Amino acid sequence: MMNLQSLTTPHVQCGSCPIRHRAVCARCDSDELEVLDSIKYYRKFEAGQTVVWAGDQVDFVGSVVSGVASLTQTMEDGRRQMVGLLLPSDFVGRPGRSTAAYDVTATTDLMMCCFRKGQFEKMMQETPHVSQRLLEMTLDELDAAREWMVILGRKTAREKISSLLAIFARRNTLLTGGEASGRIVIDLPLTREAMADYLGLTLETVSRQISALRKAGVIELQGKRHVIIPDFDRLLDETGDDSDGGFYD
Amino acid sequence: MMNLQSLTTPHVQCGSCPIRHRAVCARCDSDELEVLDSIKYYRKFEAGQTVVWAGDQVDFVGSVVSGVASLTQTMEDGRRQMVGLLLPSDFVGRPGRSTAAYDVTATTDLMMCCFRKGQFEKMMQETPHVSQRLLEMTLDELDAAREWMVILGRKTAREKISSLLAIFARRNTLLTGGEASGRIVIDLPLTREAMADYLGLTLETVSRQISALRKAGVIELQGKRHVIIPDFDRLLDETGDDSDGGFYD
DNA sequence: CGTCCTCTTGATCCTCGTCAAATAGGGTGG
DNA sequence: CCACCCTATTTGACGAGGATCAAGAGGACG
Repeated sequence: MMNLQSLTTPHVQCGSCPIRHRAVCARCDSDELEVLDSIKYYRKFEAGQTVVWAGDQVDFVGSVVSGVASLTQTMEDGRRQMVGLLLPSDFVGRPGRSTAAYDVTATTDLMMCCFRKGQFEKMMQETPHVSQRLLEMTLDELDAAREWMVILGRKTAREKISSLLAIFARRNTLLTGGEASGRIVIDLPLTREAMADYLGLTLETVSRQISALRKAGVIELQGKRHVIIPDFDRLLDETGDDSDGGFYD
Repeated sequence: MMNLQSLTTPHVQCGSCPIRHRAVCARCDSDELEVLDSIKYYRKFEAGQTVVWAGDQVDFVGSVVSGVASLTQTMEDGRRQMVGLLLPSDFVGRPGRSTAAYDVTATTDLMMCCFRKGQFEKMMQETPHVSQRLLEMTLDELDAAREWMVILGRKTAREKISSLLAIFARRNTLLTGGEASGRIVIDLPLTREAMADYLGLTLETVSRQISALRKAGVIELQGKRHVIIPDFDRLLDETGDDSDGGFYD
C-alpha cells in the first residue's frame, strides 16, 4: 500500500482559523500573522493515512487544524507504543531536526496547516512570539507526557481506559467552552487497537475493559465509537486520580 | 520529619562551571554569563532529601550541577511513578508556573545552580539565547519522555532493567567523552525502589531481574550499586531496542 | 448477500505483583 | 574492635491481572 498523496486545499485566512488562539501562532500580532499567512499551506489526510514515516526526511512542520493524529514508535519485533496524541492546535515536527523520529498517522480525517521547515525556522529567529509560544506548548506537552507515564507505569487496565475516556471527555468540553461534568457524549477518535497502543495494552484487554465499564454503568455505548458518559465524576472515580483534579499553574 | 534547610555554598564562576556548555546557559556569551553569574546561587542537597514537594510554592528554577534528582508523581493510594530523571545540566522548574507539579528529590548528593524565578523570567525576555536553549532542552526532554513511554508501555521487566542500565552506561561514557561500547563500569545513582518507580515495576521484580542478568553474565555486581558491564552490546541485545541505535538528528 | 474489518468474548498461560522471610552491609554505641 | 540495629536488598511461594490464542459477532460496503 502506498502513502496516498495528500491534498492541498484552498487558502483560509489565519484570522478566521479555528486554532488561531491556541496554536503556535497564538501570540502573533496581525503583522506577523500576515507573514505566516503568506507562507503556510494546508494539507488534508484521510483517516488511517500515514503523514510521515519514522526515519523519513521531513521538510515541513505544522499544526493540526482539525482531526486527530498520533505519533507511534514501533519496536523491531512489532510491538507498538503511541508516544503522542495530536489534537487540534498541537504542533507537529521538530525545528532543527531533519528526519522524523516517529511515525505520524492520521487517526481520523485530518487537516494540517504546514510551513516549510526552513521558512519556519527563519520565522522563529525573527519572531520571538513564535518561539515563545512553541516553548510554552512544548512544556505543556512534556507535562502531558508525564501524566501519561503515570498511566503507563502504574495504572490498571480499567484505570487506563477510564483515564483515556476522561481525556477525550475533557477535550470535547474544552472545545465547547466549559468544565467537564455531568453527562458527556464523545466519539472515540481511535480504534481499539490505537487505544491499546496508547495505553500499553492489547486490543482484547481494551475491549474487555470497555465492556466492563459498560456493564458497571460507567459508560453507555451506541455502536463501537459513540460513548455516553452519564456521570463524569463517576468516570473520574475509576481513573485512580486524585478526586481534586490536582491542577497547578 | 522536616525538610532540612539546604546549604548555600561559596560562589563559583560560571566560566569554570562543569555544565557551562550543556545547561540552559550554554549559548550565552560572556556578557550574558556575567549577568547570570551575579544572580545565581548554589544549593546543596544530601541524598534522599526532598528539594521541592508537589503543590508547594516554588520561587526558583535551576540546573543540576552535579548529582542526580528525580521528579516523582504519587497517586492518592501511594503508587508512585518517576516522571523525570535529572542529570547534570538538566533544568528544574517551569517558568510561568508558581507551584511544583511533582516531588523533586535528590537521589544522590546534589548540587544545584539556582535563580529566583522572577529574575530568570526577566532574563528569558531579554536574552533570546536563554529561551532558545531552554526550548532546545525541553524538546530533548520530550524525546526522552517518549522513549521512556515505550519502555513503560511495551517492554518486559528484563528489557526495562537492561534499558535503564544502558541509559546510565551511555551517560557515564558521555561524560568521559566517547561512545558506549565494550566494558563499562557504573555506579547506580538509584535505589532498587527508585529504579522500580522509574520503570513501573516493584522493587522485588527489579531485584530479581538484576539477579537474572547477573546469572546470565550480562552484568557483574560488586556490592549493591557498583555494576560492571563486560560487553555493552550484549546488554543492548537485552533492551529490545533496534540494534542500530535508531538515532536521528 | 457475501466479504472485509473491527470489535467482542472465551479459555488458558505466564509474567509480574503481593506477602513473607532471610541476608547483607553500614553505621553506631559500648 | 565487636555486638547490635537499621535499612536496602535478595529470595521464595503464591496468586492475579493481562497477554495470547482462538472463535464469533456486528457493520459497512461492494
